[in-house]
Amino acid sequence: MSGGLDMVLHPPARLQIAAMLARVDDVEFAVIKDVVEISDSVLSKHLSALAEVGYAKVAKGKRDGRQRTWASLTAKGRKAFAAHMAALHRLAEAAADAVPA
Amino acid sequence: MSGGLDMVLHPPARLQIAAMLARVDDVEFAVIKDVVEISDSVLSKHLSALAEVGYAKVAKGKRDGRQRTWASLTAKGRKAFAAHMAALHRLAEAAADAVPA
DNA sequence: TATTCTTTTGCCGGATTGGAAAGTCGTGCT
DNA sequence: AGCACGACTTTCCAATCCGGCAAAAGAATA
Repeated sequence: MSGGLDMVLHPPARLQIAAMLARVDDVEFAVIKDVVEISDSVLSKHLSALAEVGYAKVAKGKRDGRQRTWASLTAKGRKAFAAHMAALHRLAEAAADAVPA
Repeated sequence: MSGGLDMVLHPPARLQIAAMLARVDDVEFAVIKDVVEISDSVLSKHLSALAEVGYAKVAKGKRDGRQRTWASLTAKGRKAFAAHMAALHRLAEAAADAVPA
């Protein structure tokens, strides 16, 4: 019923997070939070969700002596994101074909 | 927080419905239902939701003596759908660059 | 008026989402 | 050590949704 869409990536916040991560190697937790404009807790949950299905991975380390967290997409996550976007694209293109003349 | 995405069109079912309507003048209720594979009630609700924000309009008439309902997108709806897809596209572009071959 | 076909409404359960607040953990200061 | 602080994480909770079934409503025909 969801036409090839990946429900894990579908929620707006996830899409945005995935999109951000897709374009670079990794992004800092705080940066994602600011860009997507969601609360700490929500971002944390989404990253966990993405990590749980193997789409993202979270790395901890430090910068400026402070503990920081970087998130990044795994190969699987990149593929899934690409596939999801492709599905959306197909949807727009093919939908009309399903309608009988 | 939704990065230009149109939350009214975002739900999978709505996207599919809108995608179908976007390419033709109008589609019969039953056809949409079959293609999207959702129950009558759900489709009815989604169409109402789309109509409520002025994205779609529902026309009643008859075919073969039976009462039928046709749904179609309004100009506003088409614009909104196009904008939504454009927003998704902007996100997708990132993926293209980052996805490894 | 009964009956059939279509769509709409009510009602409910289940799953999410989001935020606030409290908890955790590692670091740095005293 | 003890404590404060920063950076997440987890808990708890309220608010949506979403979907389906079943009952209701509307139109047309017998």
